[in-house]
Amino acid sequence: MSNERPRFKTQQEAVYFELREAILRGKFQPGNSVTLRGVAEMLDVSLMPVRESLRRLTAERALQLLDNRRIAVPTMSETRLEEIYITRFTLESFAAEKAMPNIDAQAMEKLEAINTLHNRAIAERDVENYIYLNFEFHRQLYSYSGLEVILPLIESLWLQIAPFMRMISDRFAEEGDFDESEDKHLEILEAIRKQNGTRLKHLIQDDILDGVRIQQEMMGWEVSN
Amino acid sequence: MSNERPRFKTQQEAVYFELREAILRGKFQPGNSVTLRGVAEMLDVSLMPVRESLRRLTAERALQLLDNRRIAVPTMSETRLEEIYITRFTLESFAAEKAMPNIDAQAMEKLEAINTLHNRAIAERDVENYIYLNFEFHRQLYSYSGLEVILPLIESLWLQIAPFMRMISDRFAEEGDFDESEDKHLEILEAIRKQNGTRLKHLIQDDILDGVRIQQEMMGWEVSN
DNA sequence: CAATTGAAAATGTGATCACATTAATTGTTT
DNA sequence: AAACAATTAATGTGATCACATTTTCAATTG
Repeated sequence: MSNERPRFKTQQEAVYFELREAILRGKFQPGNSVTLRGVAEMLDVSLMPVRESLRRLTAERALQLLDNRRIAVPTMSETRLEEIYITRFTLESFAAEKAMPNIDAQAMEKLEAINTLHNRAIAERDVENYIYLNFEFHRQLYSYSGLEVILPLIESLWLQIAPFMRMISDRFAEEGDFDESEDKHLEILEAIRKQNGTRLKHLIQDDILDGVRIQQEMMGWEVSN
Repeated sequence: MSNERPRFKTQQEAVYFELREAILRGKFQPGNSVTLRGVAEMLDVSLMPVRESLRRLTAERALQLLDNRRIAVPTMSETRLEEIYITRFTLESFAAEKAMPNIDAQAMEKLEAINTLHNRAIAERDVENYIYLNFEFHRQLYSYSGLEVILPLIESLWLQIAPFMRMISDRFAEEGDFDESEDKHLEILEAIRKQNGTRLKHLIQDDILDGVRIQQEMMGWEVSN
């Protein structure tokens, strides 16, 4: 007999988190459209849970309702990218600052563990995990902030950027210099150890800026200062 | 014969905007629960459009799914209020700055018109319109910013704060000194006329801070600096 | 009279069908 | 062979029913 409780209370919830993770892994391509029956068949559920999940993701701007009623993965524009990153810049550095005092040894270990997996993904040129584990690192870090309003806003921004991020990273990985995109995670961990809030804030900002600059360069767009 | 096109393409959309405005008017009380059939009966539609609308509003944090599966208007806490306002403070002053250069004479007239109605609502102690028209003033102002990512985030914050705002304002109106809560709207309009971005930014920040301070005082909570 | 129990009502979730609108495909014409 | 028209397929929306869970409220018990 199986005593394990289901991970989610409703099918809608299960579908939602499944799709959510898929989006954060960059499995959805910008501009592609998503159909109710397509997802329902893929996840082997009826239309109802899918409808509600997609409505939810649309409200979070992870998906977009076209005027012909179709649901699509939004495409990226120069101004939208800029806007997403200035907001990430602001909200995430704030969240990191708030989180820092609450990070104990155990929390530190978790962060280091995620970072190890992240580095492995980079070494293996595993773009999907590289993107996802980067988000996981930031999410885990910010989770100690206790911020209940800002974190959902941040995650909405991630959902919006992930498909584009994947597109860029794929190109980046092909061109070979993928592992040279050194992130600031090690320095971030060091700043936390020293409980240096100002430095942590700046490192988070740099980490985020590094990301957007690569994307802007790749697209031939104006690069943020 | 009636040639007018329906205002909304789907019933779901109509229900959504109806509920949204009701929330922004403070018609929903914090802690109260909302039922599918209740809303469906009130708006004379079937369950389906209501289900999707509530799912959408829940994703925007305007409503909250309790673990007993009930849907409720979230209650306010001291930390959540603080968090909402620091974010409003940041995002809205940014939006205002971006909007200012795009505000021409016609836009100015629109803002003045809204402000006139807003002032009338204050004079008449019409709390519902007072709250709603305040949001409308800010929305109209920020709409000229062209920001497509940040604006939805701001509106999500409004949806979260409105029920609490209404509760406080009702008390405030009873105590008589309602119209002494002078907002900064006239000064804001003046700063726009002079195209003084720095001053506009600070005025928006003050306007938002004034609001939260009143709420914090009313609740006996620590007042923001 | 307060606490407990029981039945009955209400609620969110999921499944299925119908339908109007849009997209894709086929057939026809020039 | 290309452009257009007609037909067929696919899609999102809405309605209705079933059902498990939760809530409400009255009856019962101590």
